[in-house]
Amino acid sequence: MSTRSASAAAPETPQSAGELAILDAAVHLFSVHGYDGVSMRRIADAAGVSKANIYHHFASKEALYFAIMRRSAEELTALLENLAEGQGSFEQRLQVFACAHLEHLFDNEGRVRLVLREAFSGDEEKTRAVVEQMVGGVVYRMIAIFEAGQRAGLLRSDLDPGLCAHLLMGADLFFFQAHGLLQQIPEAGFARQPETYSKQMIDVLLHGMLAMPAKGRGKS
Amino acid sequence: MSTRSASAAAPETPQSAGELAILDAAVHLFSVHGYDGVSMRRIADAAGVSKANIYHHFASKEALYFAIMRRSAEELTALLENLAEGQGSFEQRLQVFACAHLEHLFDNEGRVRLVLREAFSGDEEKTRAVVEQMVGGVVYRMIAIFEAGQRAGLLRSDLDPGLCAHLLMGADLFFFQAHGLLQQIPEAGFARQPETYSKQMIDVLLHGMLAMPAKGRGKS
DNA sequence: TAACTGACCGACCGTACGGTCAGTGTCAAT
DNA sequence: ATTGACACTGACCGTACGGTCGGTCAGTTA
Repeated sequence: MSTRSASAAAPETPQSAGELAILDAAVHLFSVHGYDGVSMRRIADAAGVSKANIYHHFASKEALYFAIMRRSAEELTALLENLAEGQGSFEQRLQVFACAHLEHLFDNEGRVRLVLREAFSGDEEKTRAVVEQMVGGVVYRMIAIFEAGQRAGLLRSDLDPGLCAHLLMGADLFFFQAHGLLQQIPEAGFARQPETYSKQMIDVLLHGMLAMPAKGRGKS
Repeated sequence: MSTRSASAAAPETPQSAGELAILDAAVHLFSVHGYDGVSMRRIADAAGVSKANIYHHFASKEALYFAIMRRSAEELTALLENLAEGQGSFEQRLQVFACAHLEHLFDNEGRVRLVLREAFSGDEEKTRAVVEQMVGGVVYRMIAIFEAGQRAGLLRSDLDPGLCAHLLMGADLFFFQAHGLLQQIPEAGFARQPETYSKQMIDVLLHGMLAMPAKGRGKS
């Protein structure tokens, strides 16, 4: 009989030699071409193993995809949790989060693309899974930060804290998504320097959101 | 022999009975499942015609996809051109654009999803095509508006006009993309009222961007 | 040495894919 | 009545798909 090391719910993550190659190749290919755009043969070739070998490690194409999503969810949430735990003042925390979040997106391009594809697929079930297992915790934490800021009189009282959180995270995520497109627009020089973008973006948002914005502009 | 009414570069748009059904079904299916996730049989069934009939009107699956993209590009650019032609003050034009743009996105959900998929695919060639044939004109116009606003002293002098245009359009586009996800988050009540979102969003951005923002808040 | 295990492979299976083709029915022009 | 153009179809083709199967081989353990 055959042995499945990742059948239903893989207990830990005990990868063997070629299994890692399979996962890496699959993450890259799925993130670029989507689930239906990648064949098992292509993954096998990219990973340098036989197609049958993939079925030795994973029960099916779907199981392989789920395993990748699970791993991506674990890695990304771990990083996001750290990001939301910032210290310092309300304003500083948001500045640091925005910048680190953007860097974190580009450092994990493949997995992020994979998750975004799932999150924005329009399929309600997939979307709910992404919220529950991934972005939910961070989103709630961000909203809580803005709510606390509002109670402390730092955030404008006429703004929805959730909307503010959405604007901040969306500004990073949309920049990440549109990065390739912006490269095609010569006038979008800011796309070449993510730090510049992050600085000006958070400056605009804070000026628009804060009850008493510091006048600190161009301090770098 | 067979007759191809849309072989290489269809001259005009003279659709016959079932051809429209094919295009409609294909737009919907492609926008939801992507190019590889939709088979010609499925399109034929959804359109209520035979698979061979599709090949009577379109040379191949790719040709059908390109025809859809071309049509979508034409319709969306026409609408976008009108949006960018707004009148009134700098501030008013931006407010009106943001709100109308968002409405326009939801009114053309299928085509917009189709174009966004192509634009953010990561494929340089596809991205360039989207920029040249679709978003390019509007983006350049938006940048020009912000540049003019900056020369007139209305926009903060330390901000990149292109970055401001990106923030404004991105706020709409990301809200459109994340709409389904936001529905899963009870705290995101603003997602249920696009007008509310648009008002607060543009208010935040203008307060952050403008050199001398009007204090007008909550003028509902 | 024998027994066993798990990583790995070549060859194969049934199916669904994109695409083709010979033809049918309709309708306006001759 | 015949023709030709055209929208349209059922049956078919070669291929690539996801998945299976029997088996090889290196590395433990006893």
